[in-house]
Amino acid sequence: MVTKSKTAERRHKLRLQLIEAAEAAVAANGMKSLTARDLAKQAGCSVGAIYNVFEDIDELVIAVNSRTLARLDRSIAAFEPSSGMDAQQCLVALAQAYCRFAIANTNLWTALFEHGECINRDIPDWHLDEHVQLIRHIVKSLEQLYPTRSQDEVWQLAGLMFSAVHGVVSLGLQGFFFAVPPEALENQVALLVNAALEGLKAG
Amino acid sequence: MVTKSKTAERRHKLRLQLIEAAEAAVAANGMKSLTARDLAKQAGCSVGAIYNVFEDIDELVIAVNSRTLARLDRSIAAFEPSSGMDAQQCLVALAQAYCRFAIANTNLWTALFEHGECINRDIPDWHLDEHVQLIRHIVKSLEQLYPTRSQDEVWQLAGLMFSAVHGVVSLGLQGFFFAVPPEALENQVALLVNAALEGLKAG
DNA sequence: TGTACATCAGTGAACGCGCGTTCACTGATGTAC
DNA sequence: TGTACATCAGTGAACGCGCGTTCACTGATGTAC
Repeated sequence: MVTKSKTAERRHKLRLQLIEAAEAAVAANGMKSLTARDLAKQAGCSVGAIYNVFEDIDELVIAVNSRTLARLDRSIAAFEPSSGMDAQQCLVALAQAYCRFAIANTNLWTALFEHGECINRDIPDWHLDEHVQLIRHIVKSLEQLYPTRSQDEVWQLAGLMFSAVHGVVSLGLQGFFFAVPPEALENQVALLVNAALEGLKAG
Repeated sequence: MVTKSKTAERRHKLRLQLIEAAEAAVAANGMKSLTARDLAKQAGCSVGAIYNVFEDIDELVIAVNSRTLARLDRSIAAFEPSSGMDAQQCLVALAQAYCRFAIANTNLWTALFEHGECINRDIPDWHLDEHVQLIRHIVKSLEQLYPTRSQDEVWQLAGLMFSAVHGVVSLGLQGFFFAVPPEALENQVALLVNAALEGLKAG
């Protein structure tokens, strides 16, 4: 085991280099610009070497998305009721943090939702679960807000709020109806989340 | 002019056949399945003929999207304040109609928002405008609801609501967090729209 | 109306490109004695 | 420890495929006289 370390170490290092090269490429030009040849050049290995370390290019893409999700999760994790904010403030802060992340990492963030178009293999369950786990932060605040609702209801509501905010950020960044300046986007999602929560209180 | 009719007529007919073939292909298997060769086969012409009648495959795709937008617009147009419903009911009905359209035309509807990934040429302004026009139905109801707000504010709010609903439908149909049965989706968007409007009233 | 010519719709094989992946080969690393 | 062998990481040219688009050619349609 220790004796195997020299090659195993190299394998591991190459994996990392490839993931980082892929991440940089996606960040710079989006998923469509990711090619095996460019990747090899950037990572300083041959095309063939990629397939020693990854099954597929798809597997590599999933690795990149997994990393992005982890970063996104980290940049969102702080906003929970225990931090002194009330639950509604937390939910607004979560939406705004999501917004900021999307703005600062547009291409990587976009890639997270291009499964259908860019990946041929089935997405492994562990990675799908990473997506689902994103909304557990929303769930935490919603549980505070609605202590009597069932787990199911709360998670469903969390999915609804995430999706709504995601839609605003997504179409906003694509400039669909009119070019929205970044900070305006933060205000928009705050408006949306506040309104929805007030409305749910009333209803 | 009348003398040219024989060829002009044929050109026009071929255009239509190609658009219809393309529409059918996208509806069946999504944008990625659209190829010049298949198209020619389905429309009963040769590959080269396509380029007599369209500049590009991209131009054809835009023609298909334009058609879809027109259909979507029609299936939404009925829900306006003049129809006897109050403004809030209209907005809920609009969201639900949008939802139903997306469910019934998933692939064509998805194609509407894949500009960035699937089309290389610049989208012509007239087509971008067709997208923007979609939300004028929302604007009509919002104007009723907030007669004192400026045009700008109302259109911005309409964009916000459209985007939020779109997000819910989009991630819902992709089954991102959990598979949502179609009618549940309608309930979700209704819940969202109602809550947001109540919240805006209160705020 | 009839004829000779020009135009242009229509053809489909071929071009050119980009891409993921493979494979015969090499050389470094690890193993067995 | 030293040597002979086996393993497997690493190489990059080549394969195979799919695609949008072109182009030399043909034949039908429209025009001019």
